[in-house]
Amino acid sequence: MNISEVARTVGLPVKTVRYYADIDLVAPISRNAAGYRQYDDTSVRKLTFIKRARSFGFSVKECRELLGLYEDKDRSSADVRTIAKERLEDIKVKQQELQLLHDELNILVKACKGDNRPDCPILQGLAKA
Amino acid sequence: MNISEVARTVGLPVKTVRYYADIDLVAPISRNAAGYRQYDDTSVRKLTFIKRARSFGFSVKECRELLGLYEDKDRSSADVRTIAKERLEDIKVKQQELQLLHDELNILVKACKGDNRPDCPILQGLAKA
DNA sequence: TTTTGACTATCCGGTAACTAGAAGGTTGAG
DNA sequence: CTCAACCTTCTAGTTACCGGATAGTCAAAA
Repeated sequence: MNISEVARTVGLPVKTVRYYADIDLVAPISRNAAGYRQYDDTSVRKLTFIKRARSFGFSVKECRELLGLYEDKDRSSADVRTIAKERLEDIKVKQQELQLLHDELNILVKACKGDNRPDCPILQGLAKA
Repeated sequence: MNISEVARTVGLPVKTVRYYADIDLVAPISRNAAGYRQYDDTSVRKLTFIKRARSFGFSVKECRELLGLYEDKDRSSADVRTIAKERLEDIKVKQQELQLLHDELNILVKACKGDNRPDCPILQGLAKA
């Protein structure tokens, strides 16, 4: 797979995939004769995971750690479990926060009747929590 | 309220609150005699909202727009409704993605027995979606 | 077979949103 | 009065990209 195909599959810009290769987060499996980066299905899986994790505020460093879990054969599965569980907790908190954000905006939408009058009950309802 | 109190309340670094003042995202309500930034409860609400929205990938520009909705008295509530609804859609997508990320990590945690052997079924189970 | 258009490469510089550190003024408790 | 814990502005650094220039590659069309 060339870079644009993998990028399209994953839903990341080509530039970003190239950047992840540069910083050695997801290296291509090889280069072809012309020097083109070659990727496979595993690359796609890794990049998909990273895309998702990144979009929820996990840093590249954290993504690297999580990916590292899979590749470091010397690391015990107990370690993997521990680190992954920590991240699961992070995610639960994020889910709650996201729900709050949703509720806040929803209050706004509900409160505004869309009748072309600027009478939305602003910050009173917003960010109550 | 001085800057550190508002920062503590909201859960943002002082530096960030100051930065938001600099870029006029959330300006302090005033300065005291010594030049200290003064904040009130509305500031806290705005900053809380921003913190949440930022942590889910909404840009500062988008945050500014959303906050602007409340402050621009010339803007019709129909506009507010439209923009807020768009963001609600974004959030729904994010909620689904977050659930997927959660499921992926959960598979990993479940699969790893924590028995100190490096046999976690890694990328196979990961990022299936 | 050449050419054209869509790929690919590297390199360099820019941007967004902070973040750290330095140098110095302010405040309130002891 | 002093000292710690605030606060100020300023500059510079960081992270995670993104855009553009310049140039090589490749496959289908003319």
